[in-house]
Amino acid sequence: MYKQLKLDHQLCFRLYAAARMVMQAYTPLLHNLGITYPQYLVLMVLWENDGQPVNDIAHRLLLETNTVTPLLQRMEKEGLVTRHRGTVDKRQQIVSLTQKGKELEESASAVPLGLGKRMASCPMKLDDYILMAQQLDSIVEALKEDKTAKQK
Amino acid sequence: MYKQLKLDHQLCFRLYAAARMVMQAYTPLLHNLGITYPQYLVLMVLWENDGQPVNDIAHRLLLETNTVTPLLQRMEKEGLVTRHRGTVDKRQQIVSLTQKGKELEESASAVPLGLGKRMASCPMKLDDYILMAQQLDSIVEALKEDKTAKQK
DNA sequence: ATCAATTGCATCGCTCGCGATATAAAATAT
DNA sequence: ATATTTTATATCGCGAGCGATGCAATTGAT
Repeated sequence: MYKQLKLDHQLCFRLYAAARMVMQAYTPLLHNLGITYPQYLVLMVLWENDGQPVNDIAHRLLLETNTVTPLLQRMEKEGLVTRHRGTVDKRQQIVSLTQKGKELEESASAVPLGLGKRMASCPMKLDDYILMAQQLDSIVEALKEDKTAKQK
Repeated sequence: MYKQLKLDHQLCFRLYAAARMVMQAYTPLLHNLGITYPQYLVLMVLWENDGQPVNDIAHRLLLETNTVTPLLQRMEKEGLVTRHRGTVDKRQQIVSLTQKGKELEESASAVPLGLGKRMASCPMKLDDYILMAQQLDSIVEALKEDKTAKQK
């Protein structure tokens, strides 16, 4: 009746579905490495810059610290990272890669290509890819602003 | 070191982040209606076509039934839907809207516009919107095929 | 008609994701 | 210097989301 409520007219459902499908496509690849998709994201953050406080990791991934803390605890239990109190600010937990965590980077370097193969039937050209990345960024930016605005 | 592992080069992270941010933007709007985002999706499916088995709802939303079953149980507890054994196939649970569930449609019809306001600062034109919807569809299609292919 | 394979749904166990709340450390105010 | 506020992290409770497993109804094979 209300055409704005039709599922097929909604961008949000497509985003929701696509994000889950992509995560599912990653799962078997990451399973070989013994990690989950959010853990893979944390590792990418640390591979770029090792030894960050919980807050920085959370901000980078647009997650709350109460999501990241248990995630890191599980990763610590798996021997991927260590956590130490910050020396300057004793409230901070500085998260660092273990040897095992560092060594994972090399095996993980094959993951993006592996995903590419699964997307082979997807008719996206490089231009489409870049445009889409920009559009997603603009959505994220708009909603980040909106979110901080509401917090005031 | 491995540039393919840089977070900023990955479409998947943008998708993941954007999907979560959009869901977060919906949350306050849906909270007024007493429902969550996945429950909103189930209701949209039923508003389009009332009285569907669990499997059809799950397929429409690209979810597994073991996600949808508990979701429906919570919605039944909230008095939004009822579940009855199918008469033709007794394995099926036919899910139908209650009066409360039906009445929610009218209040929900304002939700998409409400979200539009939150996205006001997002510089997307109608053409961008349509193109993005198509691209997301092609990603979902490609990964659906890949998924069913692997199942064989 | 009988037996085997498939299908539809439910249950269990685990990881996320987040709002609400708690606690200690740091920054700021007075 | 002390009191107040803010910040960084942790904990709790709940709703997803999904792989694995179980069970009953249905379908297919012989």
